[in-house]
Order: sequence, then C-alpha cells, then structure tokens
Amino acid sequence: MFAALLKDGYSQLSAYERKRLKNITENAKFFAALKLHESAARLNQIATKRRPHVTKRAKPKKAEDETVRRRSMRLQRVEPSGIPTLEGSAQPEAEEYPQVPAGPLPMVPEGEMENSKLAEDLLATWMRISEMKADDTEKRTRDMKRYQESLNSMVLSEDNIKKVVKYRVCSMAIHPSESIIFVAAGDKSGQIGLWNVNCKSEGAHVFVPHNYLVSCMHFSPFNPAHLLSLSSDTLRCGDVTRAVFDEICRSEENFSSFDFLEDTASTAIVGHWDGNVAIVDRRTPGTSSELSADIGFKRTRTVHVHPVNKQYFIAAGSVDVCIYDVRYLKSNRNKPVSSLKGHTKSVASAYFSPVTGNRVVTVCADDKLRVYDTTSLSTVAVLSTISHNSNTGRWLTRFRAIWDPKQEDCFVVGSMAQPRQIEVFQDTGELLHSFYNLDYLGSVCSINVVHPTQNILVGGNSSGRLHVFKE
DNA sequence: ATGTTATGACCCC
DNA sequence: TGGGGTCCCTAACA
Repeated sequence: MFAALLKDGYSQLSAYERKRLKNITENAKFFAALKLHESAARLNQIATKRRPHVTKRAKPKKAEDETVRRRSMRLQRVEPSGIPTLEGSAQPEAEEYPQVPAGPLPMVPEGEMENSKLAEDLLATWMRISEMKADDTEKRTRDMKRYQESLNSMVLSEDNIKKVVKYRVCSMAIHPSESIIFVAAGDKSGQIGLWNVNCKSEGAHVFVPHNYLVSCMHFSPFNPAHLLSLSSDTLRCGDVTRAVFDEICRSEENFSSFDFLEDTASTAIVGHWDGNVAIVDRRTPGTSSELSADIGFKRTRTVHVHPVNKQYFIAAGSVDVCIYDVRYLKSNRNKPVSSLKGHTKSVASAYFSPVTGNRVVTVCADDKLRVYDTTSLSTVAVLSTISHNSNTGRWLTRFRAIWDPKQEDCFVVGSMAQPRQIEVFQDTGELLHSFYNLDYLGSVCSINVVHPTQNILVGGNSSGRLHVFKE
C-alpha cells in the first residue's frame, strides 16, 4: 500500500503539499485581516443561545414586524441599516448576526485555530484523490438480480456513522475517488462538513463558507478538487489546491439549486427561489449571471440538466414541473418543451435518470412519488405512481428522490417508516430494497447520495449525522 | 385552499 | 440541575 504510494508519485504529492502549505500561510494572514474567527465565534455563541421558552409559535409583534413578515430569514437578517423601517426597533439578534464576508474565503476549519493538523491532512487527502485519474469504467446498468445482490451486500457499521455538521443536513456530495470515501455535507446554517470515511484520525472537519442553508452541492465532474456549493445568496467553489472558497456569484435573489450545463462544468444553471433561472459562467467570477430567465414559476426548488442532451433541463417548484431548452431561453415569456402534470401539492425535487435521461422521478407533498417516461421530451407520460409518506413535518429536510448513478432505472429516497430506513425503488414502482439497521440507524435520512461507480450510499439526517452503507 | 414557514421535548451525563 | 445532544409530530399565516 505504502509502496504503491511511493511508486505512484510520492514526490509529486510532497510538491503539492508544499504548494498547499504556502497557500495556507498566505491565507492565514488574509484570515486574520478579515477577523473571520471572531465572527465565527459569535455565530457559535448566537446559534447556541436558547430562545425564550414558548409553547406556541411567537406572534408577530404587529406593526413593527409587519413589514418583514413575508421576507425570508435571509432578508430579515440583512443589515438593519438596509431596512429603514426597522430603525430603532428592538432587533438585537439581527444586529449581532455575523456575516461570512463576500469574496474569496480561506479554507480554514471552524474552531480549530490551534490544532488544525488533522484538518490539514484531510484537505491533503482531498487534493491527492482529486489528482488521480478516475477509472473510466462505464456506468453500466446491471440486471436487476445482480443489482439487488449488490444492494444486499451494503451494510452500515458503527465506524461509518459520524456527525459532520451541527444542524440538519440540507445537501450532500460524494467525491468520485475509488480509493477513499470522501463526503461533503451542507447544513441549515451554512456549514460544510468534510469527512474522510476511511480514516478515523483525519475524521471530519467543518468549514463555514456560507451564511445560510446550503441547498445544493456538487464536486466538479471535470475536476473533483473543486466543490461547488450553493446557498441563498452565493454560489461558491471550494478549491482545495488553493485552499480557498471562491465566490462565483452573489445575488439578492434566493438561490435554490444548480446544475452543470456541460462536462467541463464551466457553466451552470441556477434556480432562484422566486421562480427565475439563471445561467452562470464560472470563468468570469464576480460578474452577475449571463442570463436571467423567467420561466413562469412561482418557485423554483430544483433544477437538473439532461444527462445526454444537455441543452435540456428540468425545473421543479411549487406544483410546476417543466422541461426547458436552454438554447431558447430569453429573459421572459419562456415556454416549456413539456410539462410533467399531475402534482397536486408542492414538489420537492425532479431529476432525470442518470444514463439516458429517459426517466424523471419527482417527490411531491401529496405523498406520491411519480416516475415519468421522458424518452420523448415532447410527449411525456406518467409511468408509475408510488404512495410514499413525504410528510417530513416541521424539523426535517424534505425528501428528494435521487437516481443511483450506476443504475439507470432505480432511485433512492428517504422514508418516515419504522424502523428507520432508506428505500430503493425501480422505475416500475416496485420497492427493491430497504436499507436499515436496527442498532445504528435510528433516524430519518432525508438527504442521500450514491457513489458514481462504487456500491456506497450515504444518508444524512436532521442532526448533521451521516450514515455510510457499503460493501 | 394551498404553500410556506417556524424550533420543542426528551434523554443522559 | 442543566446544558448539550438528539430526535422529529403540526399549526399559524399569507
């Protein structure tokens, strides 16, 4: 093992290490200048501060709160000076609320100013596994019997459970490496936890590149040393080779999700909570989006690009689920290529199947999972409807059904069922498998991610804990 | 009517 | 006792 490492390019590795250390040193100065650690400490303090004991939902304080009633938490926390109507009103928390500053942020772990050696090792691992040429094994869809066997072989052990972020998991991403299981989880408060599942000593470390809920994350398929993360006000790219979280774009609108438009991952489509979608080019950081298009949605919760014909993308939000052609997007009055009908309540997610894009699975608050046949994008039809309790209630992240990237016709979704489990369905609507473990899985995993080439499933719950099922 | 948004109760050391 | 960790139902409001 170690011999292989030596042979593989030990000298190269140390060169990277040197480069990294240099970056870290430079960043430390930057960090000090920003006094980010002070803000971070205050964030911690405020975040842990208990609110007064109330049995019912606090009633709005009439007139003074009225103006902000309909705004998002993000907007409510905007600097008080920005909202003249709040001037002089008692909103101490809003004033104290610390902000992660705009622009590039050093990739320094939270609350580990002194002993950050282990976090250094973790980042070095991320960089090393990103240098390795990915095995170009084709994504192959196995026959159902073999697939089921592989699912049966995946188990959860005590070692493969870890709390990696403080609050509930809102998004996850898994590194494509086949030698190390490396996972990123984003939480409600803007934290991103990175975890090397294979190495107990390196463990998990937390970074805070965002102020608000991290709704969507992807490692760049072109360069997995880049981790893109989206929060309501920023899209960032964590670049481990430079030890920086760059800012790709920032907006006053609420970002909700994004996806890459091509294999080079240089442009992305970004969904806005208020309905619009935008095209963003990563190569021109700091500039605003190239195009903002009104697709006629009240909300846009998820966007996903077709895996083969990348000019198409699917958007979901409120009760609308539509497919659009990005080539014909204009600023307003966009007509969808097709519309996926039948949802009677708000839709939590809609994703294309991974290899052909011939299927779409949606999760809806009407307690149904729907699979659509999208072989012909102009004539989309429902293929199957599955009853599934999606009432996650007040404290849980809503379920999103995600396809297994290795298996064209099967998807994974969290469940409210007891004992707690993560379910795998076939596009026909058949329940193929339930991942559960009476000893170690005692909570609902709302967010799940499957490794692109290996039999690995990670489930994230609403207290920041990840569970890794593997062979 | 419908979609969105909040944060309490319990257990354990 | 009390604070931190952990889990997750529903109900007001626009």
